[in-house]
Amino acid sequence: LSPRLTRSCPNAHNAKDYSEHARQNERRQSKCVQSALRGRCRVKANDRERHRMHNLNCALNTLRNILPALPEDAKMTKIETLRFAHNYIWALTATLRIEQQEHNVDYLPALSLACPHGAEAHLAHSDQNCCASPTFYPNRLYSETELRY
DNA sequence: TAGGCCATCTGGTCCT
DNA sequence: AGGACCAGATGGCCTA
Repeated sequence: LSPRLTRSCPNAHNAKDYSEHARQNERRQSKCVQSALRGRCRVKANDRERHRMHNLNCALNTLRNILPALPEDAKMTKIETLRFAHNYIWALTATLRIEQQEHNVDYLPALSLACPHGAEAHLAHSDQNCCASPTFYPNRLYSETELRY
């Protein structure tokens, strides 16, 4: 607390004025404590938000790195990365489906394991094309062979 | 210099 | 209550 706020008032001429002034000081101090507290909370919240956004950017960078390479100096923007990823996944899925039909093989269970919402959510979303696999069972541990074939 | 992209701050809302 | 998430505001940097 600022020492200035705790000093006695030079203008307080009698006890009544002084106690009134003391009350004002208390109110002021309380406000000060509140705003200092709020300030600290805000700084912490800003820090968390910064950290969250850095994590988000890390994830975006990871995504950029696994997408097919563009010319070295052409860094995709965030929105481009997301759109490219969407289109790329769509294209891969389409390719897989064609392959599947031609060879009568089911590759999609392996892909569904990568669903960010987890297997339960995967099932819940599968009818919305989240990562569609009609024959995937969330509580079952799939072997590598099963995932491959 | 205008417009796009980005990082950061901020206040509100929702969740645990 | 505290944290996560979100969207709006703002300012800096870069490029056509």
